[in-house]
Amino acid sequence: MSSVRSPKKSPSTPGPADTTPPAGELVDTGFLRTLVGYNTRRAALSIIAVFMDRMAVYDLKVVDFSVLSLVEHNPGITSRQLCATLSVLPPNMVGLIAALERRGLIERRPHPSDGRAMGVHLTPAGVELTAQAAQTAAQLEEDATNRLTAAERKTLIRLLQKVYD
Amino acid sequence: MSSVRSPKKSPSTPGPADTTPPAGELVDTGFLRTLVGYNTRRAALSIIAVFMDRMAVYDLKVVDFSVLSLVEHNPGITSRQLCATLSVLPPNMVGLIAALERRGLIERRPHPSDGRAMGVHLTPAGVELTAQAAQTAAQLEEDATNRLTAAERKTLIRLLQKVYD
DNA sequence: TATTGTTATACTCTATAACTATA
DNA sequence: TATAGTTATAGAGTATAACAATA
Repeated sequence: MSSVRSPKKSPSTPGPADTTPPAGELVDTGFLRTLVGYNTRRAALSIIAVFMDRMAVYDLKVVDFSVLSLVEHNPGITSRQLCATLSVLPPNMVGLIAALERRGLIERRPHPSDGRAMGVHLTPAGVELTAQAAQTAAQLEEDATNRLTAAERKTLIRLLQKVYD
Repeated sequence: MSSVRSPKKSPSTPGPADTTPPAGELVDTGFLRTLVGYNTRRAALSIIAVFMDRMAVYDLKVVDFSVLSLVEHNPGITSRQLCATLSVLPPNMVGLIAALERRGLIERRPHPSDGRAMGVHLTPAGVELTAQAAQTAAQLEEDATNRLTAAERKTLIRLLQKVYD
């Protein structure tokens, strides 16, 4: 893990037929694959690709689905709380919420105790769409990780949470 | 895993003091945390944040480090192979390679058997920097995942590879 | 003075079309 | 014709600064 293999020969003298070009299409990714960061990013991109594909029918991106789910389980949640939970900066949340509101999926009402804030709620249409999307998400997850057993999936989630919690 | 909890009550009748606003700062992320995709993305962002911070001294981004590592272990690798391996589109690889070449870390030589392609190689300076960066990466990985035991880290990598391989 | 939500704006990342040189 | 590398450009994602209204 700590040792870095030294290159077979110094490329300081660029001879004509010096190093073997990668035969065919095989690329050695051995070192990168020892890194948790590399593997985590690759897996995330893999799952997100499936997610985006399946959620296209609802016209929902990953962050849209996250917002709807959080609003569903936290009715009256503020924009600021959504930003903090999803690591989205406030200026970038504005257009996001505005678009969902324009689509009639959420609505904002004055916060009962803080005059500056607006509480976000799902509309009936938003409840409907979120329920459908959540079901699609659950199914998609099974498909995107179908090489894992249920026990492995549970273990994977537990270890990932140990990383970022 | 497969069942989606139904919302506690339909918010179709927006009464005045209907739903409890999220008390204090607590947000219920329970549902999102059941999703492999959500947890994987969160963990990836967490590790990448540490990565970017520690690699700033080398002025290397994640993709820069990946390119240097692949070139180190695959001398003469082509731009196209780098693109395929790292999921970077060819037009976006151009500036990336050009910048590393301008910094004197890599050099491109005509491919011995394909007149269209250019083989990428590390320069001595590139070998030096890549070795240092790889050591920093290994250390950083330990720190970013220090809540995992060595065995857990190994298991995590194995499960992640089962997802995207 | 600090915070919520907002506008404007800039920077980065990613994606598409089209061209050239070679296979 | 197909592929490697490239240019130009568009779009999405992410970033900072500054402001009004409220705490």
